[in-house]
Amino acid sequence: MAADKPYCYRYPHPAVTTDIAVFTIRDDALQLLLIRRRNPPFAGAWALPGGFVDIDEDLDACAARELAEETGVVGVYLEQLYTFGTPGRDPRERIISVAYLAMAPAATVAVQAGDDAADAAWFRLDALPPLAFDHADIIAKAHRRLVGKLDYSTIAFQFLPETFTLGELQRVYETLVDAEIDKRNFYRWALALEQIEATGELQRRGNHRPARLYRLTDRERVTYLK
Amino acid sequence: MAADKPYCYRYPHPAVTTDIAVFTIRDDALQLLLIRRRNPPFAGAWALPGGFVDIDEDLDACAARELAEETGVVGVYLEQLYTFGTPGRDPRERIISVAYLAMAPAATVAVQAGDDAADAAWFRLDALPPLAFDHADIIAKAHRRLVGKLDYSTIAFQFLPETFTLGELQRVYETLVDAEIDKRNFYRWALALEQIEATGELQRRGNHRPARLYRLTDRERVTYLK
DNA sequence: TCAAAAGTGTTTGCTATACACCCATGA
DNA sequence: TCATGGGTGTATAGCAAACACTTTTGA
Repeated sequence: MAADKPYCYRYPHPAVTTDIAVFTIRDDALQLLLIRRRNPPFAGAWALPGGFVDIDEDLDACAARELAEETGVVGVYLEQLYTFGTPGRDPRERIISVAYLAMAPAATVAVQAGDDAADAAWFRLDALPPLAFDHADIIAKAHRRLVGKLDYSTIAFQFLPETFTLGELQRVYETLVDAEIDKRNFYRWALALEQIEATGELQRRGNHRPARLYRLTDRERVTYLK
Repeated sequence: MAADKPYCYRYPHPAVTTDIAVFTIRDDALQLLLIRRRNPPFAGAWALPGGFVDIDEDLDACAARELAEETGVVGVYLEQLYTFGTPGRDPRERIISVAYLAMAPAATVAVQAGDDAADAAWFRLDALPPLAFDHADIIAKAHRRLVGKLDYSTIAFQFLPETFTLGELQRVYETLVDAEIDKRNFYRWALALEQIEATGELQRRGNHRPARLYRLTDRERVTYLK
């Protein structure tokens, strides 16, 4: 048994990683969190945060841990997206990656470099840098899933902080579908969902009438509509 | 290096498998294809068909291969479902399983035992035997996905053979939603999808008026509606 | 001629859309 | 008082649901 390779198996085993596509909405644009790789392969290139699954670690836990370690982002909604396993997608060895989709509220500024990441930053989805591995494919799939779930789930609510106004919610949807939405129809739709409730508080911000604040009746959960 | 464990790594690696939940509709009931395990663990128990991913094999290819080897079922629609990786889900070692959802036309009788399967058989979903591993969880998730995609995709069309009648299509939907559907509304809906076209042939079967045969305009594809 | 499934339209209610004005605030 | 975004109702069109009888065939 070679001293530097102490873990031996009867058949070849792939390595397994998680990669996380974290979206947010800032400056009325859909943005994605990327890290700059510190180590080869693709050292210096931008990539999704992620890393190897510990041998006794659940997949969801791995995604949350890697995201926290590499970017400082914690407590966001994570859902498993798809598993990418084409042979050759990583030049080192066979690596199968379980990709996750995540949404962070706009106020999530806590982006910091970690051990494996030389840097971490938000990029507009329409202006991404060249990406390592097959991460462009993962991002494309994540974006399709996000848009696809918009009108039959409450997934977009995960972009909002604890409390929010209906105007803020509408701006999230308008950014995601890249179109203007009628305010009265949208308010009626949002309230009819029975997924949000008024806090009773008002948000006083700017030279205009204060807005009612709402919260999700069940944060943590993404519910399916209709 | 131990002779019986020639594949060594610097860090522990999990094994990766695929498991396939193949549904069909027979005798007006939703049924699932299971194999009886020939080897431990759970030797003699029923389980989903599936097995280890070869080191240079794509995940989709592995699912198709394992399904063919263990049950003889080939050429069915397969889509990746979810990846199950809870530590301890397999007593042998850490095994991460990429689960697939598949639909087979009712005429798919080509069920045969294979190398790793002592037997293979269809079971009604409401009368499944005790299952190995966490396969009951996988099946539950597969069933939810199937039902969830019914009304915004053409996934249910994959239960039908090359050509079919509108009555057969309706019976598929009625079985899946476990409710009666109005024939006139259903026919109108099905034709308005623009996913099927009349072949011009008639199906003459039984003491009643012959039914027009239809085919999918694009077999192979599951399209998203609306 | 009988039994069995195929095939066919219209009415009704509901949901989605289009659309414009007043309100409360800070500067 | 003005600029800014918050808040509200109604009319219309398009889609979904309810509903029953005639047609064609084989036995």
